[in-house]
Amino acid sequence: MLSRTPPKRPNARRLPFRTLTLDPLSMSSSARPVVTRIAPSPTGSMHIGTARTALFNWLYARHCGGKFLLRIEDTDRERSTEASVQVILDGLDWLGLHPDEPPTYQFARAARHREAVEALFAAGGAYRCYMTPEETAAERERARTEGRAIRSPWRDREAPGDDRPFTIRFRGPLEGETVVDDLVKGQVTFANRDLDDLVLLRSDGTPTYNLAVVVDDHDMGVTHVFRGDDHLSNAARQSLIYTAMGWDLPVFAHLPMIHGPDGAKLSKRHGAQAVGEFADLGYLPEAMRNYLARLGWGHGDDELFTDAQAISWFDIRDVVRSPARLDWNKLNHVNAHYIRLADAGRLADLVMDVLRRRGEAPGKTDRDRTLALIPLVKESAKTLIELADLTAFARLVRPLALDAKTISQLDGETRARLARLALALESVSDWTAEPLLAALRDFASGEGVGLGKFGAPLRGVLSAGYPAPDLASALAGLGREESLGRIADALR
RNA sequence: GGGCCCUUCGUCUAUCGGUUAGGACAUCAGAUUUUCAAUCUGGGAAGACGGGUUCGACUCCCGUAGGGCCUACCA
Repeated sequence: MLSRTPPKRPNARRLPFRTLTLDPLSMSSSARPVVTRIAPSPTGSMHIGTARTALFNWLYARHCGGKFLLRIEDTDRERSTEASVQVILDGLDWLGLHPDEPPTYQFARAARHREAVEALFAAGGAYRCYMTPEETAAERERARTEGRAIRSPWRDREAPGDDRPFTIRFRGPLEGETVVDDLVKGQVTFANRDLDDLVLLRSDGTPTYNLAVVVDDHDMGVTHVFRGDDHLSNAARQSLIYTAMGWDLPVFAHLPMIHGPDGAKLSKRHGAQAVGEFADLGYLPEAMRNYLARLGWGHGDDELFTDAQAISWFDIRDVVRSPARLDWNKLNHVNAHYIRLADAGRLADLVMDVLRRRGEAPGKTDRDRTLALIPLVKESAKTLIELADLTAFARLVRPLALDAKTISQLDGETRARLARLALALESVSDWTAEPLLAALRDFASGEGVGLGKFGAPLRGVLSAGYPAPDLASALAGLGREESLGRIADALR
């Protein structure tokens, strides 16, 4: 079927099997509407890697006009908590990756999982295994030293007849091989003898992960399974289950993981790991989307792009195969870009959130002053934290407690000059940065000195040692009354 | 131990056998300058290693080394 021309895309990676199989993209557009999903387990925070997996699933679904679903994998009753579920919901919401349907909760579907296993058991595709935990451990040990997969003696043995507890194991093929056709990794071949007969139902009757995933993905109509490449070998086991159930395989793509700047698995010690932490550090969701999209995926030389562009450009086959490291510098750069683009009112609200997180209780005046400053300083802020710090001087309450350095600069001559400056400034009718800068320059030349002569003390008087933008902007942002008031306070 | 995956500047990436190996972040130098930034200009910086195949290899094959994942009645 080489007559069917594959879509022309400049960045498509060349993998031989693609010329021999139907193109998943073109296939999906007609026969199967694309359904992707993100399936996190609620056992703590939402890892940034999970966020990126969600992003890729979302991008792909949007690109194809399909659906993006969420499934909460809460079958581990020990570790799953309601609070963690909320963390995931909040994380996706913050990132703007909204699922197209209410979430599916895996634990609630246990009866269905059991039913599927029973059907498989009835058809001979599974068997009861009566190995005790001790026997299993011993067999695992033997298998490991012999370099083979674990095997149960009960695969071909009659049931013992008593009421000993048992698990239900999958009866996998002993020979042949299983090929995972992966859109990122290519064709990955596993020898069936290396795949063990995994437990489908635990002795307490609850389903295991590999079984639940297959049944749920099938029932939810998931056509494309994109997840971390830590699941690549699970894909082989799961493929076997799909086949045994008589179900169509989804299209697989296993994404490389995100590591810390040092190449080790990303963890708390790298500064942040959970999406909530990135939010707290002052990153914008749209910046996270752009940055995360570029981690493991690229579109030529494009670095900064809109969601619409990402959606139209995204192709899972352009995802790279190797793991990526989180780079704070680049994240900062991307974030700075989106801060510049952001609406001042929204930024003011977000800065207020930063202050509240610090335990402060900002009022209307604080927001007003912050808002006035934001257009003047947002060009130089990389994060919302920096934006909060760059505007902090404006929120100070008169009279300011001046810093030692400023106080030492306020000698008689300087005070006299600042007094004359205040007079000069009073006559500025348009209190905005440009006229103010002109006034400052005029004053300097009139005094016969450089701006440097009184710039530093003026800065200190206005900002009390806090970071502040250039003097004209600082004055403009502060407003006439507050500016002149602060100068007057210092000269008193 | 076994199976599988990965390997281009410090980092993220481009490159579909023929390129001065491109871009971005970071870095360095210079410019600007009233602090800190931001901004502008310019520079340096890469195919892990070893064998093949080929007229020609970062690109294909094999091996080595180094990372990683799975090998659970966790997900």
